[in-house]
Amino acid sequence: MEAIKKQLHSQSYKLTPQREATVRVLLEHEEDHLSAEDVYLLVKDKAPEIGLATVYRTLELLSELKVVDKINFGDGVSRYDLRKEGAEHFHHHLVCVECGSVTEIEEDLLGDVEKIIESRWNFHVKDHRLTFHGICDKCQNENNK
Amino acid sequence: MEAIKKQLHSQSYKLTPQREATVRVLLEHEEDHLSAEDVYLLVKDKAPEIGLATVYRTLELLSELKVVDKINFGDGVSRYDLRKEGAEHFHHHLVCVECGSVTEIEEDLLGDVEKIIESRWNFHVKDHRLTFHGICDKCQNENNK
DNA sequence: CTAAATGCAAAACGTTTGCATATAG
DNA sequence: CTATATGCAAACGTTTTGCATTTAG
Repeated sequence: MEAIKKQLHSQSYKLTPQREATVRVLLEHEEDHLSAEDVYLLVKDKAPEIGLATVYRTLELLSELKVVDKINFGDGVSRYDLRKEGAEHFHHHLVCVECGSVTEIEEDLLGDVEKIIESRWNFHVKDHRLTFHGICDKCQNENNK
Repeated sequence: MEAIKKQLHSQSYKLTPQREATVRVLLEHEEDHLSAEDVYLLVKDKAPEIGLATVYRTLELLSELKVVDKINFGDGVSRYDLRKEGAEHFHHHLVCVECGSVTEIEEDLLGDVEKIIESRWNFHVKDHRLTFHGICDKCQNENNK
């Protein structure tokens, strides 16, 4: 939180109550993958006068600052995911095609793959997006009942 | 093309001129990552009376039949990518953050990673999406000029 | 005090849908 | 002949924008 405040100030962005409330909501829901609408509704509890447009603008700002990652699981909605402090790379996701649950994987499993990309394609990797679609542990068990 | 026709018939879908024209456009632009609008404009050259809605409906149908993959690079648009014949998995992409070029990687580099996912998370992988963001060969060279 | 940020409503955007008409099988 | 597919326009949900007003620094 403090780190984020400093980051805003250092680039001469203002720390408004709306922005603070939005960041707080994101921190309180680190595990989730909130849409802009979700964030809006949650922030409204803390700061009822906030407008949806401000939430969009704040989320875009945080996205530029690499505080959050904007992701898209293929339903028509963008979701926003807080980056773990100091995380070099975006984490991976497991999306269950049955129940829709999303599991996060913090570990970076792509080290070797990135080396191949760098050397064989001479592509300088800055970041990645990796999502697996399949059936989660829970749904596998339920199917076998 | 023939394979796709058979696949349509086998599930008692009709092979209309519009669908044929759409598939032809996709075949002619295998390398590209066309949006629905792109496809619409290209199909219109061949079959001017076609409607945008039909293109959407056809692309969705082809998506269900696993003839194309629907992808999203984070701009607000869905793109449609022809699956290579017999391809088990979706291919990977290298997106250049400077020039926007998209390179396809046919090889499946995720074999080992998927094994880890299956065993450690007990998640049964059906498909994956992997995109690297970075700087392509060409742009690296131009930056060093 | 002033540039930056906000709230609101309207507009824009990609996509989907209802319905009357046309057509592949 | 009939179920399926089409074209059109209207509807949809998400995101962006213009503008007058407020506010953090």
